Amino acid sequence: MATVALSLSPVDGGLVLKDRIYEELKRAIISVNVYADSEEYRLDERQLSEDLGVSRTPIREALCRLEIDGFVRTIPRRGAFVARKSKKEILEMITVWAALEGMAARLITEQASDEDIATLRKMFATFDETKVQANIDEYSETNINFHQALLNLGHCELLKKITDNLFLHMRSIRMRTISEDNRADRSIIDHMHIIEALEARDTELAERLVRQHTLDLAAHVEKNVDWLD
Amino acid sequence: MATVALSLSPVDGGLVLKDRIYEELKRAIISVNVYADSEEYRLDERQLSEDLGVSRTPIREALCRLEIDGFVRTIPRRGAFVARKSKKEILEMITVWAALEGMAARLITEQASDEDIATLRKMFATFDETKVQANIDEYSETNINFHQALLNLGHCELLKKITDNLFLHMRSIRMRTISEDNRADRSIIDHMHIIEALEARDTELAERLVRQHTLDLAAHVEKNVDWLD
DNA sequence: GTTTGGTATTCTGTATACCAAATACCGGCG
DNA sequence: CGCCGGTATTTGGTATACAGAATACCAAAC
Repeated sequence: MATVALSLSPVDGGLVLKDRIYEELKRAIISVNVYADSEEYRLDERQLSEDLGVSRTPIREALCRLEIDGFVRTIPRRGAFVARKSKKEILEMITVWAALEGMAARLITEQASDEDIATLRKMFATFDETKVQANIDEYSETNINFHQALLNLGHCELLKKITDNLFLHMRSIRMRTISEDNRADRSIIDHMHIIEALEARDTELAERLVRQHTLDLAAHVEKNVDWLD
Repeated sequence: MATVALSLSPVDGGLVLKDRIYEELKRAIISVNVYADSEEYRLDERQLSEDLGVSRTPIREALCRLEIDGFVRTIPRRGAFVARKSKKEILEMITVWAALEGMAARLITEQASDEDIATLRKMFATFDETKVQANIDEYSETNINFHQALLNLGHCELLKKITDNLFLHMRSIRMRTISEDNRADRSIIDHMHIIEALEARDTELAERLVRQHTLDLAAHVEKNVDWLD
């Protein structure tokens, strides 16, 4: 009798309780916008276990992971709190981001297909420089997508993994700074220059432009952001 | 009565049980040299809790952290195993390392003191190019120290944190490749050029040299290492 | 002899119980 | 009235107990 191939995929999904709790807590933490107000957000283990209807054990494992990711800061015998990054830590995150995204640009010029690079230009098809100011929040979303697209096209899992985490932190901070930074005009010009360098497969130029673009953000934060600490 | 300042350090050391277990397990994992043989190293929770004389809970938290660090790979309902990096993963680690160390070099040219930079040259004072081959293992240690020193002088905690972890992985792999790579001559010349660029505060050159030096290692691994997978 | 189905064992995942440390509150004493 | 000390409560850290899932082993049938 011939064996029929059904091409089934595993039914598990790989997500166990602690993973779902981790995702849920991370989502909740990111959405609280800790930088807006100054009160401490305490994460009570017993409270969480009651709210989520599970025991403390998976909660603790999720909190452990969130602490490593930098979203939670636990003080022994005191409790877990939603972490607030200092200005120095934010600048360091942007610095690392600049290095990694620069490397991604380098990889793109060496490895990505023309079609992949073409998708970058398409992202900005609906914008031209005169309309950027009009719908700035929509552009802001595209802006983040552009940076994430660069990391994705680098085809380096580790680069993506590290920067994904950094982006989540940056997104929280961005919720606070979204209105006050007016650099969209400059930003879109930079992006176009980056795309051109990638299309030209100019490795050194692409890397330098990407790195400098992000380091400019660091300088901007250094100079203009004083609502931290 | 005047209060005498005794400058006592906490007797605890801030290290709770799970942290000590984490450190101990990490040390043990790093020292097993997983790349030498092909058997699976399984980490039995019960066995570990028995050997270390603690319960399973802190063991699990330590394993959770080790998994995030990439030293352990856990399969749901199966258990935890010492992770063996694939060639692709190793190349990605070196790529990230190149990006971050390049950024560190950039930071050094902008921020470090002349004295700090001078310490780098002193590290190689006992070596000259003719003697490198003679005591290659001693040089290898100095080599790693040089790279770690670069990261330290960048004065960026996040850079150091990420690369420290990468270095631990690289060190495990290096135990396997220590004898077969004969690039010490080339390496020491590169290092001297890097030091010169740093001393000259040539930001772009220093970054490029550092990045390229590490990317050369990636190319070397890509070409010569085939004992993985 | 090989394969398949069932059972037993083992180990992870989750829950709960216990303990120790830290804080907060209250009462006494200066 | 204020400060110090003690006690109680809260809460995180640790240990243990239980349940479900996966594998391994054995037996039976083809």
